[in-house]
Amino acid sequence: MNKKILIQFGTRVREERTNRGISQERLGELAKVHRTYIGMIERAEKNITLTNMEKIARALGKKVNDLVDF
Amino acid sequence: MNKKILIQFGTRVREERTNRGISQERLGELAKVHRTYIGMIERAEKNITLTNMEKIARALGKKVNDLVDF
DNA sequence: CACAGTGCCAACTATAGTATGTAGAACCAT
DNA sequence: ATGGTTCTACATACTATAGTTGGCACTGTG
Repeated sequence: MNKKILIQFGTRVREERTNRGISQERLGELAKVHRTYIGMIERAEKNITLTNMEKIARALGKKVNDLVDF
Repeated sequence: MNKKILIQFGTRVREERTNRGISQERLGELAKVHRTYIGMIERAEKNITLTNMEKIARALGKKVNDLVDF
């Protein structure tokens, strides 16, 4: 399993989230996922599915493509 | 669940695969996933994870970003 | 101290991913 | 036309893990 791509995605989510000055909890509300799940994704602890990538990207006002480069 | 993004991904995988003139089975070998799984992804029946997106993209000589635009 | 934010754990449910088998279509040969 | 081959759809059934949730600890800040 290629963890690097998960780390890249998680890192970019965290960057975008902090840039916007919102908490994991707030991002979770916007993306309609649990607050701890956001943390897990940022820490690359879970192998996220495509539909959830899209939900989180959308909540950040970004495209999936902006959060992945692999 | 946003199926459109899964349909787009699956459609692009099929396009790239047929462009290269290889079977689902061959792509499965290259990406190291089961042949039927490739079919399921192309038919948008499964919500693929990020690491598997990368495996399939790589097997097609593409980047994940080439297979998603959402 | 109180509060907001995050990490992390444990337990659970839902579903992604693996694998085998069957059936049907298309093509090609004899 | 029949038999063999290749490719794909689809139906299970199974195993692994993604995704959900609540709780507690720790940190920094007002």
